[in-house]
Amino acid sequence: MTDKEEKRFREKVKAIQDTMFVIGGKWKLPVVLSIYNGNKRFNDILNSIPKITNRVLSKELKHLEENLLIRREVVDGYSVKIEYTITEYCLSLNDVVKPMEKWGKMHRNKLRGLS
Amino acid sequence: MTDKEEKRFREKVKAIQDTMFVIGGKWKLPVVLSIYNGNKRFNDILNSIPKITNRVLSKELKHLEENLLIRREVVDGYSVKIEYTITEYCLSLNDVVKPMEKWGKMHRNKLRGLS
DNA sequence: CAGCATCCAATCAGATACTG
DNA sequence: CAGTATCTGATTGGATGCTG
Repeated sequence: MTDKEEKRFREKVKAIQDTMFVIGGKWKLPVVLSIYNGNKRFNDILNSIPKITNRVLSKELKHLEENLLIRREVVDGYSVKIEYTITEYCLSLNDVVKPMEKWGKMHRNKLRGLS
Repeated sequence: MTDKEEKRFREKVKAIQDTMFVIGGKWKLPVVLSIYNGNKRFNDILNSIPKITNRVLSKELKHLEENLLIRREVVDGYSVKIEYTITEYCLSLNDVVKPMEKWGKMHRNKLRGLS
C-alpha cells in the first residue's frame, strides 16, 4: 500500500467502525426494527424480540436514543406512559439495513449449498 | 403487529443477525479491507490495522475463512509462506460495506453538528 | 514468520428481585 | 408499567512467551 492508499484505507475503516459502534451487536437493529414495526412500549418491544432481556433492552434503548435513532417520550394521560418511536433520521439507516438483510439471506443459502 | 407482519419481522431480524454474525464486531471488516487492499501476510495485516492483536487477528482470519470471505494458502518456496487473499464471493460484501462507510461518515458529521 | 498457549483483568449478560 | 440493583457465571481481550 502506498501512503495515499493507506490513508484512504484508515478512513474507510474508521467510518465502518463508527457504523458498527452505532448499530453493531446482536440487538440494536432488532430493537430499531421492532419500534419501526409499531411497538412503542417497553414491554411490547421486550416481548417482540426473542431472548432479549430487560436489562439489555434498557441499555440498547439508551444507546439508540443517544445516537438520535429513536425518541423517548413521556406521554401524560390517565396513567403516565413511556413511548418509543423512531426518528426521521433513523430512516437513513434503510440504506444500510436493507443490503444487510439481503446479504444475510443470500449467505445462508450459500453456506447451506455447501454442507 | 399482525401475525403476518410479525413473521416478516422475525425473518428480517434473523437475516440481519446472520450478517452481523459474519461481519460484525470491531475487526472483521477492517481485516477484509486490509486484505482487499493487498496485504497478504499475517504480519502485514497485523501492522496495517491499528490496535489489533495477533491473538484476535488469528481468530478473525479463521472466522472469515470459514465464511468463505478469504482464502488461506500455503505457498511453497524458498521458505514456506502463508498468504491470505479475498475470494470472489467476498466482493458481494461491497453492497453492504459501501453503505456502511457512507453512513458512518454522515453520522459523524451529524453528531458533530450537535455538540 | 505465523501463529498458539497461558495467565489474568475487564466487560458482558442471565437470573432474580426490587422500586416509583 | 418501565425500568434499576445486585449477584454471578461466562466471554472477551490484552500481555507475554513459546513453537515449528
